[in-house]
Amino acid sequence: MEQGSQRKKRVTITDVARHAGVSTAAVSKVMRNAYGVSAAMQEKVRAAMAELDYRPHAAARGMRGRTYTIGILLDNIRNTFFADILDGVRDELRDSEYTVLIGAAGFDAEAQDKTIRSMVDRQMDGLVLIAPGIQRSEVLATAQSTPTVVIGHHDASDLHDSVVDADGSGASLVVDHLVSLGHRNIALVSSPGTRASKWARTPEIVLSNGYAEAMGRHQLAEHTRICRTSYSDEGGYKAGMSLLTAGDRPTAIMTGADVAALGVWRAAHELGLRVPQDVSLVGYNNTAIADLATVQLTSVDQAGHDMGATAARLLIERVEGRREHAVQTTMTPRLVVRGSTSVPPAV
Amino acid sequence: MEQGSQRKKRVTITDVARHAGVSTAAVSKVMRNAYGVSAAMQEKVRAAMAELDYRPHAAARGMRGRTYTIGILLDNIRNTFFADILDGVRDELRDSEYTVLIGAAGFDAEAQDKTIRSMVDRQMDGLVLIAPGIQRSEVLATAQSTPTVVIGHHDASDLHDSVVDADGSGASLVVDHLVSLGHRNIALVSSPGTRASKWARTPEIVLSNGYAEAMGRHQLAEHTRICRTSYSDEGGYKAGMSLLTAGDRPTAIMTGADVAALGVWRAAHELGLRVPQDVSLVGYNNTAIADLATVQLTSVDQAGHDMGATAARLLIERVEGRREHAVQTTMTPRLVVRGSTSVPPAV
DNA sequence: TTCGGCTTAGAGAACGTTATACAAACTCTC
DNA sequence: GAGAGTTTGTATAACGTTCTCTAAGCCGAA
Repeated sequence: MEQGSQRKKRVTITDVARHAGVSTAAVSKVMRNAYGVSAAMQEKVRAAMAELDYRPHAAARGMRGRTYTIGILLDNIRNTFFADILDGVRDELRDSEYTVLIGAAGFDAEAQDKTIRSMVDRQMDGLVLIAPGIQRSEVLATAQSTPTVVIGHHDASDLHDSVVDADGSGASLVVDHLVSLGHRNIALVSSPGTRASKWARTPEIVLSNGYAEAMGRHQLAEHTRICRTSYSDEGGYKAGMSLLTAGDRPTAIMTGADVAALGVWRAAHELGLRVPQDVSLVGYNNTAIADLATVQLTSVDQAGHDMGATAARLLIERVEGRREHAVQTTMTPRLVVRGSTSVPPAV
Repeated sequence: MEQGSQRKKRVTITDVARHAGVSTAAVSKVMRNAYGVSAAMQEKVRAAMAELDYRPHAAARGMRGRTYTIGILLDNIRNTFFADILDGVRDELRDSEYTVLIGAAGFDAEAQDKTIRSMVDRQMDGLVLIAPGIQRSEVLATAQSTPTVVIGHHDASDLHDSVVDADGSGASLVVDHLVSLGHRNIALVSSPGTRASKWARTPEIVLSNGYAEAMGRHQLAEHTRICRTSYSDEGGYKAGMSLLTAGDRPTAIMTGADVAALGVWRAAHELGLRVPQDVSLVGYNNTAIADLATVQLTSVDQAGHDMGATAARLLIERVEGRREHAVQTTMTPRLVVRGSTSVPPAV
């Protein structure tokens, strides 16, 4: 039976049809719950499918229509905020027939472009792009041919749906908290906008504006200082080094991502500075690490799980053609105060 | 031009052929660097492809042969050890034409099965399975039809390649270290073997055996205690609670994953126990969190990046038919001592 | 009856590639 | 300059689906 030739043939729709004594068209109809199948036909075909353990070949389906695949693009798998989003997507699609596949492209715009194109070439039914670092025009072009949800960027478009967090209010929450503790010299570590990517309202821009606006509201405009770096441990470390060795050292640093805050913390540690005694530190995203016993990082909760679930729901609506017009959903952030923030050091 | 119909047509091989004034077969040959194309033909076709911005349709390719897609199966995206492995895979495949897609299936065996099947149905060229929790027979069946590399499980097979860490030695390193500090009551937190999955030598089994063997070597067999839980923050927390509230409380706990160690730490913290003064704690994998300023977790480095790169290399060799026989690669672990281990508390 | 309408099943043409088989056009060599 | 070989390009049949047609069968009304 098992001959040397390693591949045993797949069971195809033709096999099912033959086994059930019907046409392939009939089998296809049953699979798709299409109109025009008798109860008897239903049963015959389903029995044959079960008996042969038939699974439709997604690649072949892709030639004609859908592949029942959703692609998720993210830059850095280490940012556990994305894991929260991902859990949301997975939970939403758990009982559907869609498969979720993740492309972790890194921060490089070209690699992200390549990954998105790969997903489109694989005929994925829909894409969730988490704060893509590529040209806006690229995203719009993709969205024109494939249903797309953008998470993070506030720029709305009628070509794709958006799920965002009210990052401006998030920044306000943090600044207000720090000011109430007595801080005045508050710096922000944010992500570098991809140069000339034509996104007018990336999360980092909205966050920065919110920060600047809040600082102004507290008459602290002169202390406004933004350090740009990638949201990673290494990026945070560099930003921390730069800020904490500067002449006019901030007494508090807020960051746009927990993962970057931890990098700042590492830098502070190396410089012999204690958190929060010497410098207060605030993260963003309220990931699981923030709550670790030894970390206890004050952070802003963004409801990543809800964002992911919402994105998935919106995407499927579009994929299945149940909605025509684009939608933007905004989540409200919430400050979670922990041990990494306290009153500024007495000078 | 742009009519209301949203989808603009893809550029296909036929378009390229027409544009270059040749047959589709010729274009296909050029793409695949197949035998029998003149230099002139090469140039003509490449020019046409560039001019039209042609990209082959992966789904269509899948109908005939390869899709140039590698699938990676992992359980939990939050375990950053997997991120190390993934980086290795990515780096190895960076300049190839392969795309890496990740399926994060969770711990549930059925979900993992479903994800693997999805990957096969999508005609992926090869799979990397990171410590799969499913039946061994399922993996073997998959490997029979699709080139597969298994990371983690020590059970070798001539159907798939393997990349493993010498987990037994890793356990030894930890036990030896703890004993040299004066510990005797050392517990292990490991992962539950998937019941009846027929893997004889999962990482957790090899680790457990190494631990038991090392304990025996130090005449500490009576203190051998293994607590099984999933490698996640929550799993670690539960295990920690159970071990640290038990009558005969261990003075040191080693875990099979950093992420679980952090959960144990959280439990210790809640119980008012300090690390390392009251209990020493050792992780596994030496992920980035272990090195955080405020964490400083003693851990075992597994060279995740190398494991990933090796897995990718082995896989491509198989996909491209350059190797017939299966291979097992073993990495050597290395202990990284940090602040979470010290002498046991004086009783 | 005959006809129109409705339901159900199947034939067959895509979809975008790959790869085999072959024809045509060149090189040699004697 | 004839035959034998070698290159080079193309025609075409898959691959496993989906989906539009059309045909067949049945029902009921006129």
